[in-house]
Amino acid sequence: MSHTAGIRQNQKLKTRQALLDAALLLLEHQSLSSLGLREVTRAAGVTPTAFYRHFADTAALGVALVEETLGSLHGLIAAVLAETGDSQERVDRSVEVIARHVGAQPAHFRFIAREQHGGVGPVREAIAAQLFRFAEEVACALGQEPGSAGWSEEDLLMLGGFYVDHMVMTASALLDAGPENERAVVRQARRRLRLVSIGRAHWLDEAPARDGELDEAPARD
Amino acid sequence: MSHTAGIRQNQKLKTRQALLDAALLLLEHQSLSSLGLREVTRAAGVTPTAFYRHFADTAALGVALVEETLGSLHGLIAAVLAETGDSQERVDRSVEVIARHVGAQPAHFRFIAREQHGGVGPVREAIAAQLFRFAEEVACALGQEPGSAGWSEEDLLMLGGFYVDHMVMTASALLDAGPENERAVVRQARRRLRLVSIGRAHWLDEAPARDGELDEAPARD
DNA sequence: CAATTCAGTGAACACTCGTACTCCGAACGG
DNA sequence: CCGTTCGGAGTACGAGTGTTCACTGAATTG
Repeated sequence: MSHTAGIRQNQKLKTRQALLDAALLLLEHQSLSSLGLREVTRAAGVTPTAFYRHFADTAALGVALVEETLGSLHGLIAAVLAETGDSQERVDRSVEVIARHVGAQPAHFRFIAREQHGGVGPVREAIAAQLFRFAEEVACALGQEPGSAGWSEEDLLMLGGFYVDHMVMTASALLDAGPENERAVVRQARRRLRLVSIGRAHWLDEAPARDGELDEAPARD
Repeated sequence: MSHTAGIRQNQKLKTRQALLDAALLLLEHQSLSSLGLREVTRAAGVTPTAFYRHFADTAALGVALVEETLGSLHGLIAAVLAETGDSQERVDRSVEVIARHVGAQPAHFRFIAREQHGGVGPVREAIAAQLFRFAEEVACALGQEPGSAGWSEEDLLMLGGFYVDHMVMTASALLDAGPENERAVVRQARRRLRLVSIGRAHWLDEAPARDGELDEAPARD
């Protein structure tokens, strides 16, 4: 009933995808808040009124784009982290996977990087929610490693979020750099991740606790 | 001749500032690419045509905003890093300074975070240039510390850039979180910085070199 | 004290925009 | 097979946009 063809529903999905693709193409050189409804439909080859059959706003279209881009990525990083090998090897693999995905779908990631802090509220929230899910997944994967013995859940989530944020940072750096500087960006991203890995290995050595105390009595002025 | 009052030039600067302020106010809820010229002049209390006496584009206005926000910050972080104290103390101070500045001028930093990867090319480039200058300054400050013995210039710049990127990340996290969660964000930012500091202290211990080799022979597939 | 510069005005231009209508015709369900 | 559903087309409207042009009048200059 739901997954059968249905000529009509099929065509609807087709033009919906055409709208998404056209929007993504236009968003390569502008941001969502300046993207016009008519502009999208013109690029997609349909009339402006047809847009309303699929999305209420350009904001709704943006949310759909977020899920198209990030929704299919869940479990990927966690899978990479769950692989065998020492820490440096896994760092290299992670960066490689990111670089490959960004290289394969530049427009999608440019959109995410641009709208993560963009002017459209719902889209920002959708991206934040997806990235938080990533952070949780990474934290969970990290927690199952032997190297995470003695780590609190909060610290694991902190580390997972750090990795995710760094991933996004690297992705947008790759996009800003262009193919000729890709090597240098990858090289630097690896080093930063390695720095974090080293810090992680020695995390429990120095000044582990007593953080809350400092937190509760900060210099007010 | 140049720095004397001049009633006329004074008034011109005044309305220029009015335009900048009005724009910043409007940019709190939208991004630059969707900011209209008329919208700005209306909020500033001048006619649309008066805009052209000060800026060619809204893009040019954006660049001016970038320099207003980031231009006055140079040397600040470097000064903090040059202070006395152990590494953890400096980390706390840095985060505190960032939080204070973001709290004092939220709109400015929201603008920077939003337009860093936004849809307006010249503004993106202006922000990137300023942030790179920050990275250089931080790297320079780090290089003069005893703890940086044996570090290559490239690694220092990597670390400086990392700190700067983290600063921007923290700033936008503070803005996204709102005052009620500010504590938690500050707490997490501190921990991340501490993680990096620990990694920095042990950077030269493990697998320092042979990075170039791996770089030249990456897995092509 | 003229002459001139120039920041800001006000009206008009030719657009694009989002949205509300009516209408068509192919796919659908009984 | 026939009535219904519904994705999409076409038209029209009011509002808002960037930019132009000739202008005014106070500050500046010699």
